[in-house]
Amino acid sequence: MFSIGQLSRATGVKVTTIRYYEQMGLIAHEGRTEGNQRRYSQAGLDRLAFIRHARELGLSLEAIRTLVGLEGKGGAACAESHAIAEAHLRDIRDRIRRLQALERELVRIRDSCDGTGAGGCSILTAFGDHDLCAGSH
Amino acid sequence: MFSIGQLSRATGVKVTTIRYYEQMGLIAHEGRTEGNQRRYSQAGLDRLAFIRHARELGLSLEAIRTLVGLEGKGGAACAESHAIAEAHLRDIRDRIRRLQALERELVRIRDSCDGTGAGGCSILTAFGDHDLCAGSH
DNA sequence: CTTGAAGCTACAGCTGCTGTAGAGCCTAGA
DNA sequence: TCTAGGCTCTACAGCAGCTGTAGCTTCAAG
Repeated sequence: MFSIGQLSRATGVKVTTIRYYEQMGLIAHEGRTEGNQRRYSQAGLDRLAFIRHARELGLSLEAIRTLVGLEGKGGAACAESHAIAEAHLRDIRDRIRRLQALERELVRIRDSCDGTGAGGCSILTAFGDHDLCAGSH
Repeated sequence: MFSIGQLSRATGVKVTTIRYYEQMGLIAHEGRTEGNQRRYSQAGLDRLAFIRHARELGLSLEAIRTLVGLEGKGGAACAESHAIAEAHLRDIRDRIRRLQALERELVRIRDSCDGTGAGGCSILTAFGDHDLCAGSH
């Protein structure tokens, strides 16, 4: 059995965050000591590692809640987790596209002025003026 | 003079958000009517448009506060706004890189299983097991 | 048995808003 | 001039996903 601190050190998830996950229904402890402290089994540790990795992948707690509810459920679970992965992938690709548009525009804004202040600075204008944007956002 | 609702319609920024920006020190009204309602000048409208565009570019309210404080300040302001644009560009590029790493890994996870459940589903394992990751994150 | 680290609950705070309640204000049409 | 109803006011709670604090109790090593 592990204490919450041991789980924290093993996974890199902060103690307060573990308690938060518990509150959110993502993880449960096996029981409590006489003095009311949480004790976890290996399964708890595994689940926390799962959650952590899924969070690093950018999944929402909502999506993770669904995924952990799917563990050990066979074929139907497979289709559903596939759908979650697909949806998340679409979302990530969308975010990448939007960030790349921003990148192009920021380059344009930055290059609109050499930074020395000579000849009047246009950066502030460029920041403010949407009409100057090459693309749309 | 404009009411807060007119500013809202002109810029697409919600009324509550304008009041929030005021609270955050990004924008001020010219004065109030006898009945305590905010009235804005053209300068207020311009500033709100500036803020809106900067937000669309992904700048934090903190960065925007600095930028609006720089308006009409000449050479030094130019260097500082250049620095803000540069820092933000670096940040965006960093986020793009990290999202692309996530994208690669999500593709790997999705492709680890055909979604039919035949032969046992590995997606849940793939979500949970960091050791299987190709790259680092 | 003592001491200090670790744990407990409950709550406030972060960013950037959004939404609500319950007021009061403003203006166009009758 | 009155009135309807849209607009605005303040103040506060809530969203995600934590983080940090206060003030306490418990656990484990020496």
